[in-house]
Amino acid sequence: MRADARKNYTHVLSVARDVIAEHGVNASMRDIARRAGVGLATLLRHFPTREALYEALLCTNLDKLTQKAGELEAAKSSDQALLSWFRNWVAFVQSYKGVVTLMAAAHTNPESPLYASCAAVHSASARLLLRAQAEGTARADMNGDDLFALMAALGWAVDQPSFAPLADHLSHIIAGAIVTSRPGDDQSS
Amino acid sequence: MRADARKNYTHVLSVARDVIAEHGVNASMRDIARRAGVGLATLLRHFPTREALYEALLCTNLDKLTQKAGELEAAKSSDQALLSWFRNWVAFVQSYKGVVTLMAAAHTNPESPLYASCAAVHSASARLLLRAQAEGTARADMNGDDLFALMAALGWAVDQPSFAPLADHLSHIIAGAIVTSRPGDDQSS
DNA sequence: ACCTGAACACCGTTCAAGT
DNA sequence: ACCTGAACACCGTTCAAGT
Repeated sequence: MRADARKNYTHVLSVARDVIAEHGVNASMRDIARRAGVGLATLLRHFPTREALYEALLCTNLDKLTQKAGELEAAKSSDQALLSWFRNWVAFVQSYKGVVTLMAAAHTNPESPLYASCAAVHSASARLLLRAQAEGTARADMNGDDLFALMAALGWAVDQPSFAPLADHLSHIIAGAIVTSRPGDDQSS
Repeated sequence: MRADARKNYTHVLSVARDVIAEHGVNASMRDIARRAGVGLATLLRHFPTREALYEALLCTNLDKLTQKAGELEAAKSSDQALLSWFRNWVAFVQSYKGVVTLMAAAHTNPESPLYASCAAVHSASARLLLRAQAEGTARADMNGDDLFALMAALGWAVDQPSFAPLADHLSHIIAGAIVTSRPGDDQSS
């Protein structure tokens, strides 16, 4: 890549980060180009589609997220790891408004630039689930796909302005649906 | 309303039903007008916004849904009623692609034409929850807002093509998060 | 190689002009 | 009263023309 191109690339990326933080994931590509002081066509050659742009924006964060899953696996008990994983997921989702919808569409589409990142999150989640199931701390009648769907559903909910304040409680409830409750819990009376 | 206006109104509505069934909730208003053989401006005076159009389309279905909640309350045990309610909700959501997103935005906005319908669903749900909580078959640490959020989250998930096949299982899992598990369940070993 | 402006086909909104 | 076509300001896509 030529020097001026590289400069455009990184500059556009940092502007896009700001614009999306402001207007969410549906921000106008034209607007991003405008604010970056670059031709719209230039932006679109670097990032042919909105997904491509977000992939570039998200990849480092997604890498950090999946890495976190590995750490949790090593550091915590299987059920606690799942709970922490949910909190990390929610925090990630809240950092990019609308990202779950994008991921939900991308994770079954191998053509999508977000496909690989989604698969990484998926398999990291599945690993945590499998460990918990092996130890009997997670319900046995679900798999990685179900977990990913629940994470996406939760992620979508906390992304809605009206549901955002419930984020912690919803995480707690859905995590509770996965982690098997043990005797002595505070559920009855 | 003049006779020709009324005829336009109902005709547009039935065309809109078809177009939305085909293209989902983000179908082009222009396209609906075109197919109805009516000026775009005409459509927009009858239904000034997309939400207004959907309100007209949904109100009978939403009425039926909330009515169903009352029937379930009378006919079933408190926990079974909640489970059936979830199935009815999922079925409704699947009949209009994208309707949950609309409702999630509308249910906190009194200006929205969908506001009243959302409130009706909300309170019908809350009533089922309260009854189950009073009988000890639902977890006590949640309220109608939490339930509505969970329903919306589930509804969004089953609306995604990639998660749709998991609809039944996801309903089961989330319902299980709400309904208190009783001794003798098939959870452990 | 890389960038750009302009043309294109869309969208929802608005309004003056018709019946 | 009710309808309509046209103008408007937007969108993402595409491409010939510039450096």
